Amino acid sequence: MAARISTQKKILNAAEMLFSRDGFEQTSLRQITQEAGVNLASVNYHFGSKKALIQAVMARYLVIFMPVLEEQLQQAEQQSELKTEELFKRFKIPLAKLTEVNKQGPDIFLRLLGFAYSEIQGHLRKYTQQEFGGVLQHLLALLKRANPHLDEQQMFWRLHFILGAAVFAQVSGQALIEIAQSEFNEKVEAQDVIDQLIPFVSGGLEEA
Amino acid sequence: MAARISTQKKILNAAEMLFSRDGFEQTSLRQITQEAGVNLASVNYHFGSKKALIQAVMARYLVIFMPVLEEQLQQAEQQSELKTEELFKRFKIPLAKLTEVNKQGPDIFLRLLGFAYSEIQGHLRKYTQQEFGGVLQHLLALLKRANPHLDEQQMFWRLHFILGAAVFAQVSGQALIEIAQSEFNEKVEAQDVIDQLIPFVSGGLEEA
DNA sequence: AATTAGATTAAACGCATGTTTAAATCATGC
DNA sequence: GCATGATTTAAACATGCGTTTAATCTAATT
Repeated sequence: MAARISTQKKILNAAEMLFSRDGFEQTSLRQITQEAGVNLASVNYHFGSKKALIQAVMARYLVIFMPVLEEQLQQAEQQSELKTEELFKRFKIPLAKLTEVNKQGPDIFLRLLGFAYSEIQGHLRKYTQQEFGGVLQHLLALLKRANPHLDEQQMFWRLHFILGAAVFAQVSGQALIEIAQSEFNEKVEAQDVIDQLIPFVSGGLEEA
Repeated sequence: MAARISTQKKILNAAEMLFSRDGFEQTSLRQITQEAGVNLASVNYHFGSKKALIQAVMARYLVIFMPVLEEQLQQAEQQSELKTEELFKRFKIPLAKLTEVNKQGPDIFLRLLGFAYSEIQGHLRKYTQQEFGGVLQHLLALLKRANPHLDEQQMFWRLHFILGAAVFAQVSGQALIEIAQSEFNEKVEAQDVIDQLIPFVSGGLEEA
């Protein structure tokens, strides 16, 4: 009755909690295995290396998130008029789906994504590009259609600014939420941050 | 004739180059002292610790940047109409002043700033807040005046999104510039990135 | 020229990391 | 119920880090 969850799952659960709280580099395998209640060596036994573990943690979310996002993009594509803000709003559906993995899945995934890009995780970028590059290119094509007034260079940079704003909001997220809470005396949820983010990035992208 | 530059300056120069390229945590004192051509122990002799060295590297730029920014804000304040984009454009003057420290000063400073926020450099945030908090509060007040349609919460989040976009653009800067170059077949300077950034953040901030 | 305070040096310290080893334990199929 | 392969375990390994030590060198002062 002690161990109903496999060692792999125990490691993944502990790792995603710590990774999303402190970042990949800041989290040691000793922390993870202690939190998971398993032996230190079992990470390398089951996953091969820390890098592979990081990838496995991300994959658990990406394989759910990406197909649902692609589905949303295809729906959007069939509409006559393509509005920027509506495109971004469609991210909320694949995000919500992540509760299947974990009740806090959406928050965790966004923070992991943030760390993946703010720390230099070359192997993660490569992995994402290889596995889900098509979805991201699809998104880019639709954003171009919604903003025909922007040239290639403007679009390129603004997309990266958007990524930066989103990533930063998540990585600094918990600290910021706490500041916001003490400043405004009301409860702030991670969901609220996205609702704040969407009009900002839409406005920034559309700007002439 | 061998050593015309003091050991301190040699360390600062090597450190800022490596810090701005790879980040604070990713750069070891052994790398820095080797690059500077000085002994490993001299960092701790002259600066006391790695943390203090990081602070010294930042300070060299901040003591120039911040007063000139404050000067610009005061000029802006005297104008009848306060436009968001014009406020952000005024950042270009204090930035340009940083060529006094180093020909590449503006680029280096922005990248350092990016790492300072994306890595968890609590002591740096505290230092900046203590030494230059007044200037930043001044900026906030002017942005509020230029955007009276935004409430406190919107302003709070959008400022952090802006910070994220700026920081991310700098930290991922070199990699992004290289991608942009290969994609558009034209030379991209760090200055161009700022010119791209200003309309984006202005549009995002002003959005209803 | 001797003294002395400051600067530089090579070496070691203590600690934390990811990884590997080899033995012990467990579980499963015959 | 035993043999076998998969898993778990404690311990050690190799490496890199920031920091400290104590000896040596340098240069200015008396």
